[in-house]
Amino acid sequence: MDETTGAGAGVGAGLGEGAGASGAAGGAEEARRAEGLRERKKRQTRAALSHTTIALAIQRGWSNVRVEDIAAAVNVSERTFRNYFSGKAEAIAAAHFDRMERVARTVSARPAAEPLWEAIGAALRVEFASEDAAAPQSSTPVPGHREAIREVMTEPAVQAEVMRADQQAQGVLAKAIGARTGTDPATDLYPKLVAATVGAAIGAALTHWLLADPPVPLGPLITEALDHLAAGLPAPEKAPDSTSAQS
Amino acid sequence: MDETTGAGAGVGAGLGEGAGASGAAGGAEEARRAEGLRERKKRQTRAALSHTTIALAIQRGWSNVRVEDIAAAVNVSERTFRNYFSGKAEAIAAAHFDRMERVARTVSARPAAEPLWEAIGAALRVEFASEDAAAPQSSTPVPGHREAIREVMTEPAVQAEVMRADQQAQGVLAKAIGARTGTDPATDLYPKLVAATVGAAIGAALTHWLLADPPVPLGPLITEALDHLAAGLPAPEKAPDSTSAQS
DNA sequence: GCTCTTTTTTCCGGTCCGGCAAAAATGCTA
DNA sequence: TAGCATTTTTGCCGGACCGGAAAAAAGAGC
Repeated sequence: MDETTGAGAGVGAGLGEGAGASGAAGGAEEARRAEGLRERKKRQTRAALSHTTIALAIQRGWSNVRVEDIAAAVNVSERTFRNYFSGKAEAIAAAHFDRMERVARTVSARPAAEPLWEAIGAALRVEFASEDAAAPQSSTPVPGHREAIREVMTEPAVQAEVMRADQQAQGVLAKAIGARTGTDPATDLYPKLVAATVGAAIGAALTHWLLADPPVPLGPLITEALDHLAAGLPAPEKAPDSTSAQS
Repeated sequence: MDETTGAGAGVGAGLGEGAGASGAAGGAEEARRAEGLRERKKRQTRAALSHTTIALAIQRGWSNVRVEDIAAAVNVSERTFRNYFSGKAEAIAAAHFDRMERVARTVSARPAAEPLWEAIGAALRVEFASEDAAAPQSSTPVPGHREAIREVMTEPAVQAEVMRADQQAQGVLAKAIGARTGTDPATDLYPKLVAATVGAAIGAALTHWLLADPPVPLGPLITEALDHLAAGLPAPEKAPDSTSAQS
């Protein structure tokens, strides 16, 4: 929980690292106190490890970071790192997992009367609309940020773990969807399908955002994806290329 | 390319191991000849390694299989195994990748005039409709088969690599979709979104199939998922539980 | 302060993982 | 068939990974 070494400031503030449920008023605070010192430290350590892994991977390059380095930067033993994560890749993917889980929790927290897709849309807007994919709010859209993420995401192991994190979080999302629609993820296909589809939409939007050559804002992409989904993903008019504007 | 040791017969014929493009007539055969001995052996080795990995993992348990064992069973050096796959998990996931890629190729091969979603539906029916998730055709639905897959899929590393395989294959599928709809995966969101969504639907169906307590056939699940998608995934009527059948 | 539980640490051996260069296999042409 | 170019396989090796086991340290509750 130290991180005093290198890896300064918000070096690699990306991949979905955001507010950690600093939400409402008293209730949450009570909960955090009741949580006890142990669990608080645990989460701090976890966050520090994940964050530091990302930062180091970005600034030194994936293969030039050993687990030993990360542990040292956070002032814990190498073995402790392994108690939290199975490897560097999982530590990085944890940031993505946290974000997706946050979305799921937000959906759960929406007013019960709100229809499913409104709740989902709202949750996604909260999580993605404002910024790019980075820090909460920074007028400077963090210049090299997108490139940095793109870089670490080239690593196969990272891709794999991020995908898995996505899937894990979908379990949570499926529960939220089940609760809202009166279905049960354990027995019904529907909630799992919706969770997976929402995950796919976010994934496609993120990928597009990450690779778009003239950069484009993320929020609208997510919205667009959701609109396509709602419409049943009809094939677009085949480009009014030249002749035959068929149909 | 030997596999003479243990791991007999179709022990672990699952995870999507199927026909390897034994498709049409002459053209394909020419292609296969022109392919040369090298590439043929290469693919055979790859397939044997993947298959053997799955078989051994199922019969001995994930952690009781070393790369060394797999290599030995296929009569290649351990180093050669690593030339093909980064690890056991990727070797297993390769089966899933092959299946998904096969779907993508089938979509590409459908008549150009056919609308996108018909082509997708047809491709999925070809790949999934007949059997469960196992060997091409066996009247005996391979009893312990589903359990075996469920078992290996509990391994985090396998989950991660399978997810990644899925994503990789989606790249191929996105191209096929782009070709059919006049969009470009490199610049448009649409083909990537559809590919990801189809992947999500298959994934949800497979998960459900894998866990359904009274087992259910896979084909209908896929169809159901596709129908939901086409309809825009509307929330189901909130169970006519007791009172208030709102709206 | 004294237990009880949970987390961190130390220690350690087996496995993984990939770079490198030699050797073997394949493809091609004279 | 011999000979050369290209590709694949192999052996060798050192560093990093990975997780089991038990002692030590740090909260939690009384």
